[in-house]
Amino acid sequence: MKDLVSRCPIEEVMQIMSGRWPTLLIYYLKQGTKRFSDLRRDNPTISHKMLTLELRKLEDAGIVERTEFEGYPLRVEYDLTSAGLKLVPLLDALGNWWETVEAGPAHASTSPVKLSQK
Amino acid sequence: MKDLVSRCPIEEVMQIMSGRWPTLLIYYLKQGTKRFSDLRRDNPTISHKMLTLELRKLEDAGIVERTEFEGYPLRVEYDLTSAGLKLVPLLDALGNWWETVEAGPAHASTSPVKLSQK
DNA sequence: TCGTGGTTACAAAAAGGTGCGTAATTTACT
DNA sequence: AGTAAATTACGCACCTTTTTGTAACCACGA
Repeated sequence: MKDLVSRCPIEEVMQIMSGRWPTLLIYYLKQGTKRFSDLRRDNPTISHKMLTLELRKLEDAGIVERTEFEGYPLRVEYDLTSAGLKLVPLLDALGNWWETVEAGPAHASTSPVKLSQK
Repeated sequence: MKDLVSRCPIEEVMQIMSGRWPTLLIYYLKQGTKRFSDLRRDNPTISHKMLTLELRKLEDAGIVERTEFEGYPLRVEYDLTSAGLKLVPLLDALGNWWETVEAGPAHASTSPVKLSQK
């Protein structure tokens, strides 16, 4: 029973993008149209339950579009929506930022206890 | 036993920023130096255990700086690092993006089943 | 005794994995 | 010809794992 609408848009985004899968799925969908089984192959450690749940969430968020084709061994295609495409560079920016942090100055893991005095 | 180092920086960022608290804490720390109890007041629904865990995580990530002052009723101050400050506009960009998605065209919740045929 | 900023142990809740069932048709085997 | 098996994208139930909450405890000095 989480409040679906929070006061802050950033919280709402994080509610959707949190966890290991959303960014990964977006990464693979960025490569083009994917089917359910393609996405499972792309990321073999996700379970089908998780994949359906995460895809549904991204669909509800308007990031992913689901297209179901009538038929026999039922076919479903997943794509990024235009909104989803616009999200990609923002995630890339986060990744780039993180690389500068990692490389950044004095990631002092030497002193387990930090003490300062003013 | 999660691999702490993934291949992709975006995954690594998400590992840190996932969940409700990191963005919220950054939001409040953006306002300036905060003490532990300030942050609890800012966000009364976080438990003190979660607050310590999340602060520790952000500190380890180099986003937050913890300054401990010797003394009596022990005082600790938390600030965003320069890296943390640089993160803020990126999160804002995500928030802005999300607002355009919400407001965006045809969030069709009318048709529960979508069918297409090519 | 209270307030500060914690830690630890235990309990509850949430997230996630596994395996089975389903549809409707093609292909494979006998 | 008749039967069986495979395919695809799930839903559902059950169970395990992970995360989070709760409460108690710690030190120190006012």
